[in-house]
Amino acid sequence: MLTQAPKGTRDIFGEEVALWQDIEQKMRTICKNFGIEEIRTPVFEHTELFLRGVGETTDIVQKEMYTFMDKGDRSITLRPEGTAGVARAYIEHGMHNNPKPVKLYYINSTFRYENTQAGRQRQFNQFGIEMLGSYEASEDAEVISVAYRLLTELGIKNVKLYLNSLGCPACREKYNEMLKSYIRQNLSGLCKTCRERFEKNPLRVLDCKEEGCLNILSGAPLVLDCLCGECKEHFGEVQSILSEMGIEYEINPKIVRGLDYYTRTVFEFVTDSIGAQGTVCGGGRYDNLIEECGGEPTGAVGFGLGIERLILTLKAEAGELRYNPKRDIFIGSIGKRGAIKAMGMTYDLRSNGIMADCDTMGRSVKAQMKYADKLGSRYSFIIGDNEIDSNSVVLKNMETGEKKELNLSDVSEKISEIL
RNA sequence: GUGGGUAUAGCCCAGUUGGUUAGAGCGCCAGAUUGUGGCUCUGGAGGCCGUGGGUUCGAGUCCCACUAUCCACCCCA
Repeated sequence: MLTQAPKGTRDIFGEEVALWQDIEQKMRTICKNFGIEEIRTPVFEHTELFLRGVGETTDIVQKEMYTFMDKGDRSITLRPEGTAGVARAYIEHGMHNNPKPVKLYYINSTFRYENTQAGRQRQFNQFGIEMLGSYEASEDAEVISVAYRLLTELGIKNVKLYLNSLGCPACREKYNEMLKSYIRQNLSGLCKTCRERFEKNPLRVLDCKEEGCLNILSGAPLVLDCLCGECKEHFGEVQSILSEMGIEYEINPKIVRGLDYYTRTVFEFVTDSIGAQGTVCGGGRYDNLIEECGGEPTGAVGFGLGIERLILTLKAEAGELRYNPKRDIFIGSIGKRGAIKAMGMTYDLRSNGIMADCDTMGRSVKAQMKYADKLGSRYSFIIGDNEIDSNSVVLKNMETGEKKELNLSDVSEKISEIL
């Protein structure tokens, strides 16, 4: 117990950290490029925010939240998704007064009490963006293009973009009625879970993979066929812009999403190379959320992208990624005088931005060289009484074995030149 | 919450129908004539065999429970 991380959590260390840093850097660079600013919201919020924002009937709220009472008798919940917190911050800080759209991104941890499996943990990391203030289709397309850019930049190929529209509340209600009456005729033929879904969230029935259900539902009405004129136009425009951008997509009327706040455009980036949980990125428009949380009516679109799933996809496509630690130079030493001098010179080189290292284990020269090799040092030299007395060292190129004599006093300068 | 697989060294794994002191490879540490890495050779450290119970003269091995992990369902990223 003591020496085991809690279920569904994971340490990220060693060579994997380099990969994470690299990916996060790409996300930040892309966001800067798109004019999206970072926002850091609290890890926990008042439970009420998620009940309102995410929706009380959703699985996330009903069974997956880390909720507890704090010492001041407040009900607190670890964020199970990123959008609600951003929405809250937007309202709290009067961001509607900022030039719109307000474009925000975040890279942070998300918590859901679920059973773990491939691509699913209890604490996972998300890169998310939220564009607030616009009702235009161009904003939907801009959001999608951010995710697309990232995947492209990472060289990920085996991911497909699926698009759907859930319509505005008016079309949604109309559609729900149609779907319900259609299902009701065949209710007895559906599987048990689908009969439950029918009560809870009829849209989800479309998602079933049972053969019997598939047969019954093959003739079911589609949301897309029930869109009002405006929603239809909006959705068409999103597609036109994506095409203009050269972003490939596929309409998938079965994309439903499990968070209540979505309206109109919804989308997923899905891969089949990482197991059953292949949705790497999911998002959509949520035009009612800000108002629902107490703000002015505000159009908004965003997505959440699972960084763990992104990395799984990356590894599935590129194979295991090796990362070797690198040092510019290793300073070996002999004897007390040498060791002290080596520490001083290493510190000096580091101050000049050079990745230098030296022995702090009291190793033999031979062992120090082995260590230098394991660190991936490009150069090395040894310093001992002889070098100090003669005021010179022999710099060795660790790849070629080539040697070069340097004056001890201008080692730092010369090494900077060589590197 | 439900179902199935797995759990032996830091890592990947052997371990016979239950039978002495639990094994290999990789990695780590040290050495192979004076102060120079990679290859090779030699040696060393490192295990409550996931945890707790049970069966047995005897359990890493069989049984039960718990925990973790892997995979899947529900659902999501």
